[in-house]
Amino acid sequence: MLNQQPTNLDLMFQALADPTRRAMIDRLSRGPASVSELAKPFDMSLPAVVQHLQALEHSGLVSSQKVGRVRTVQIQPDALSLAEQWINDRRTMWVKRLDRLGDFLAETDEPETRT
Amino acid sequence: MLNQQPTNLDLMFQALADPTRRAMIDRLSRGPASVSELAKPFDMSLPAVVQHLQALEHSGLVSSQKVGRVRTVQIQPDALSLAEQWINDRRTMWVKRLDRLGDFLAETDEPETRT
DNA sequence: TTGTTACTTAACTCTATGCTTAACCAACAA
DNA sequence: TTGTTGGTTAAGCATAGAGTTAAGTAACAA
Repeated sequence: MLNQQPTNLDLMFQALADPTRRAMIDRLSRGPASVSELAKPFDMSLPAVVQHLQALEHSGLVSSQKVGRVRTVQIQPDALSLAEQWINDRRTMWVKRLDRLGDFLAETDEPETRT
Repeated sequence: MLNQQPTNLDLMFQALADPTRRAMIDRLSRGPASVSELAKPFDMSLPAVVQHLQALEHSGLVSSQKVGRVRTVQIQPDALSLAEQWINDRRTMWVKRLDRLGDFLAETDEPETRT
């Protein structure tokens, strides 16, 4: 685990860990927006907003391109589903395990014939 | 956004952002384990491992109880689905928007009767 | 060409995170 | 009762993260 560079999943969950950035994703899930549009709801300097956007872009959750002097940002839905997938896989594994445990207990209980 | 305390979702995504902690969730999705069992795969001190476990427990992703001198840790699947839910909601919203956009473009294109 | 808009870059501050070592404590085993 | 196991607590350190202000640049508008 030493000297490990951050993976996509690291960056993605890291990006989602901040409420400001989640609010931005929220906004962007309703459609693309410019940097200053995205900045408007927040009580912080523009550079701070841009740094959040860079975190989001680095993680692959959004992409952006600049035309003229305005940069337009949009969500990158495939990245979102990667994170979703990871969680779902773990939850599924856990549930399967519980099912097997349930089966086992059912079998073990049979001889007892409860009530 | 000033002076805001971290929410469940903050703590959860934060917890999932670390590869060590994701590996622990991975292990725990196969069943409960003691602290030292969980520590074994990692090349780090026990206190470090325990701090990771605290982060996971704080976020609600796992729970633990101590009997005798061994502490047993297990996954808390409901918490996992909260994170999953958040992602899914955003992705869904995005997809719906794309659908509407598609409909709009289809209508707009109709007069053109392409090819 | 002069001003304004929409960022962008740089430098700095402050706090949080991830790790370490050292010392401690309680449970069980001999 | 003495040693060992399985944590726990405390303190410290180094890096990363979230914010700031100040200054710069490129596009468009008058």
